[in-house]
Formats: sequence, C-alpha cells, structure tokens
Amino acid sequence: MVELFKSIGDENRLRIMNLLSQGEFCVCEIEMLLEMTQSNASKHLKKLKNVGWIISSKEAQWIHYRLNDEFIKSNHLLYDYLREQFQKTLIYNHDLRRYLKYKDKKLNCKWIAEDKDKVLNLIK
Amino acid sequence: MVELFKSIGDENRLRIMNLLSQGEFCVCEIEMLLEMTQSNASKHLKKLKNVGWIISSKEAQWIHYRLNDEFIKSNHLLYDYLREQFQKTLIYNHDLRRYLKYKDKKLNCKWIAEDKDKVLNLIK
DNA sequence: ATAGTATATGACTATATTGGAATATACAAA
DNA sequence: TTTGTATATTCCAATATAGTCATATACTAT
Repeated sequence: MVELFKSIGDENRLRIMNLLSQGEFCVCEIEMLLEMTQSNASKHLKKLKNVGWIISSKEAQWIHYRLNDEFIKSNHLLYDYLREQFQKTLIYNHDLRRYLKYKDKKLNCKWIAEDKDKVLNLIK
Repeated sequence: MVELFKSIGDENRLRIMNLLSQGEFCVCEIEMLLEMTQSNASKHLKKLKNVGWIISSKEAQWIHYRLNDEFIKSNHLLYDYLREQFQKTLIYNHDLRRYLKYKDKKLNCKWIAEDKDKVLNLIK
C-alpha cells in the first residue's frame, strides 16, 4: 500500500495517470504533452508500471502505455477517487484540453518526431 | 493531491490512520501501540494533521487525536479505499488486535505512564 | 551492415524524507 | 516556585527521490 501511494504522490505521475485515463499513449506523446524530458517521462512510467497501475505494449519502435484494467478493477475506489479529483483540479483539466486539441488536429507520433516544438505550439 | 498521497505513502502514518479509524487516541497510546519513539509519533501526527486528515484536542496534559470528519466526508472514496485495504492487510489487523486487548483490559494513558513496557507485554 | 529513431538506463546532483537523541514548551501537581 | 509529565521541536545523519545529461539498448529502414 505504501508503494502504491508513493507512486501517486508525485505531480508528474498524477498528470500521467490523468492522461492515461483517456486511453493509450506512447512515451513521446506524454513527453510532449506534459513537457517533460524523455528520460524523466520514461522513469515515471517505469514507476507506475512497477506498482501495477499501467502496462505497455510495443508497436514498431514505439512503446504504448495504458492503464492496467485488472489493477484498476481491484483498486476501483482509489481510481474513482483519482478521477474525481482530476475533474476538480485545474492542471489536469488543462492537460486534457491540450490532449483534445492534439487529437482533434489528427496529430500523432510521427509529427512529434518531425517537429516537436511545432506540435506543441499547435496545441498550446 | 500530491501532499495528500504523500501523507499516506508511509507505513507508520498508515498504521496511525488505521488506529484512528477506531476512535480517539492520545500520543502516548499511539507511541506504545505502534512501538514508535515519542518524537517520531509526534512528527507523523503533525504531518497527518497538516494535510487535514486529523484534528487534535487537549485534555489536561494529554493531546488527543482523531479523524477529521469533514475531511473524511470530502474524501470518502479514498477513505473507504483505505478501510478496505486495512481490512485486507496483516499488519493493520495485528495493530487492531493489540488495541482491542488494550481496551478490553481497561488500560489507559496512566498505566502507560506508570510502566509502558508492562502494558506492552500485557497486550502482546 | 549502417544510420537513425524511440525508449531505457546509469551516473550524478540537488533536495526531501525519515528517524533518533536532545532540548524546548506547555501543563499539572505539590 | 519547583518538579514531573506529555508533547512538540530542533539538530543531525542516513537514506530516498526527482531531475538532467550522457550513454546504452532495441528496433527500423536503407
């Protein structure tokens, strides 16, 4: 239980959890959307994965992360609490708004690879 | 939210929360039941209080801590999750068993002050 | 095979957290 | 007022954590 709470006792990991509540993301998307360095994003994802919150799958050279449904099921009260708080809190709403723009404009990993800053400006 | 999760991302503070889910305790009781040093118990209580989980009241030279009902109400999903996990986990059950012995034998702060080790042996 | 790209890891620094021992404070009782 | 007791706080050492930069790994495409 301690490790579980530690895993979400960090703003960056909470922001990642908030994104992943919307679906599947590859590392470069998280990196860009949350404006984190690549290694930092990777490390936080690793921590969430170690605890069991999320799982990953490979597609070509990209690694996609998503919530671990089984884990969510067996910790649904906590997850529901998280969702409730995300909805109430500015920064998480802000992150989701960015993500929606990203989706609406049909942007994707390849665009990020080509020109990350441009993509970021398009959704800011 | 980060501070809230940090506050329960510690085994000792979780054990305190588990005890306080049963009622009101003074510091010396927590100290004895969880076999913590006095300063450590005091520090952990302070952290839980700062976040809002618990409140305190003075009675003579003793300070009693208990859950903050308002806070629990506005974070009930999280609290329910905690209760659920406490019930499932050995150490928290163990702590409660000790506390029940303590209560059944009508022990109290004054006995602890008189001979802490003796009280501890009575409930072990 | 080589070059390029996505992600993970390691080395390092800065900062935070925990815990113990000693001390301070607040109160009680004589 | 002095002494004793309950709790809080301060100082310190040990450990943990988060972040950055550089490098390694795994995969792709040529």
